[in-house]
Amino acid sequence: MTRPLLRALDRSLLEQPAHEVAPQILNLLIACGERVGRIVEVEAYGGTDDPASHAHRGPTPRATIMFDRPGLLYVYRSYGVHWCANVVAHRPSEVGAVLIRAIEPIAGLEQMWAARPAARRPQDLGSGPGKLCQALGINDEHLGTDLLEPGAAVRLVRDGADPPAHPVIGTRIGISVGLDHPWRFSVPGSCHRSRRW
DNA sequence: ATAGAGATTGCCT
DNA sequence: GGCAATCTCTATA
Repeated sequence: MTRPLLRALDRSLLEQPAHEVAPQILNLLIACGERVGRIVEVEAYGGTDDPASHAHRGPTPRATIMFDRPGLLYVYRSYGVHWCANVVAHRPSEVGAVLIRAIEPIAGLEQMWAARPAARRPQDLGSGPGKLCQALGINDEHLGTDLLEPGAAVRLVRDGADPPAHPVIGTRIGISVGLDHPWRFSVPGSCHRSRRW
């Protein structure tokens, strides 16, 4: 097995509506220190016109970063317990982000196991938005990190893998409004996705 | 001020 | 399958 060749991302990839960006970041790598995971499931969230989005009511203290530059990391607290990670993504002057819902562990597995004592199988490490933040060690200290900046604490990079030509598409889960949008995407066949499709 | 819902997870029965 | 944990924001007063 050869070392994967890592390439920087072009920011223009993220300067499109979140629901167009979302399937494009499948199979990218997210890295925090030595810990690396492959993104296998995402959901897109829009701006004030998306009732399920944190940005629906405008730039609240929590959601302000969704109005900021594409490529920044949006971390929020879920149910007062877990951290969840998003990539800010939208057209200029618009609003949106892509929630990372599941990763396949790639490197730093020992640290991931240590960070997730409840995990029993490898797919328990990152098969959910809260789980993958725990596994990677992402928390509110990383809020606003530029994921495309070399040397940043949390990075988004590409290796040899392209996004799937035909991602699995579904409606977003865990929400009660905005169910009409088919904005959940995952890598076909991955056993590291969150809930059953 | 206070109450209730929420982009979740893990432990209990 | 039920439910607690406990932060952020909204609605109501």
